[in-house]
Amino acid sequence: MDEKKPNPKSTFSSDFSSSETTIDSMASSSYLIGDQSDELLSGFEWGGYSGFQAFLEEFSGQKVPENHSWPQFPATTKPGEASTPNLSVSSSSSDDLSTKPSDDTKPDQKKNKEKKKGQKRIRQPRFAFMTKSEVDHLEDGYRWRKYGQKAVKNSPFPRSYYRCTNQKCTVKKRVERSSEDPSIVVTTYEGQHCHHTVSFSRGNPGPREGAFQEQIPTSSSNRYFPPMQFRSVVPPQVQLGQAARISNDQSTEIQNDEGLLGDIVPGSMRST
DNA sequence: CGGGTTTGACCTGCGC
DNA sequence: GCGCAGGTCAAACCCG
Repeated sequence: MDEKKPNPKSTFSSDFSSSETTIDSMASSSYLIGDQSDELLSGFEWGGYSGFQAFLEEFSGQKVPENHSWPQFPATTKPGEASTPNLSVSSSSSDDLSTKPSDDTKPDQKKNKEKKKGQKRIRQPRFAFMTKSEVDHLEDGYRWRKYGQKAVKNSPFPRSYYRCTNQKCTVKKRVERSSEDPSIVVTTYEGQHCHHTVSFSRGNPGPREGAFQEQIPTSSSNRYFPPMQFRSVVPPQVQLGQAARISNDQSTEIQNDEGLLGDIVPGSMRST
């Protein structure tokens, strides 16, 4: 309804790239790593922070050492004893994601869904960014289809729900504006793309596909591909407090002295 | 005509 | 158990 197919590139010029962008500065930005899922969806490999590492490298221009020991993800950590208390966890109370009953039930399941009892819903990893942007839906190289919009409590701005248009890709994302700073867009990714950039279903190659693919690290065969757009749009001055606020009640555990990345960014990379 | 968006209804989990 | 809020569905609509 509002803006359609904006081009944030023009909006976000080289301001950020010209500023000092280090992983340290990123640590004082606010994006969340949500991954307290009880179990990872099989077929997806999120462990090792590959996604976030890719993002870090893209964003900061610095390389994360291959032998860097990331904190363990819940894939190897039992629920309830996460080894990374510094990480901001973004988990909602009503995730359903890939295990929707509607996936393989009858068309009229809506009326009489028979949920398998005792079967916990699987949560997918989450990856949230706070981006200073005038446009809500940032171009990130993937094609998204909006499937819902909801008014959010305590926020004058609605939350939009998007799915990757690639049929084999289960990635979703939520986009909402911060109620505290309307100029900040909170984008939460769920899941992991199983493809590179856009898969155009209408034979439309899209204007950016080639460019994006060029930017994708060649070694990232099985990575989560972070939105390239963000590396030029995420300002380092975004406040931590807001990140804490959007990350549920568990946020009380985060944001200690070292910030969000204190646990996952090697000290050697944190230029001081 | 096909794909994307809008939007009200419905479902589900959680707190009280 | 009830109400609330978040999340999803799907029909109607829009647009290229």
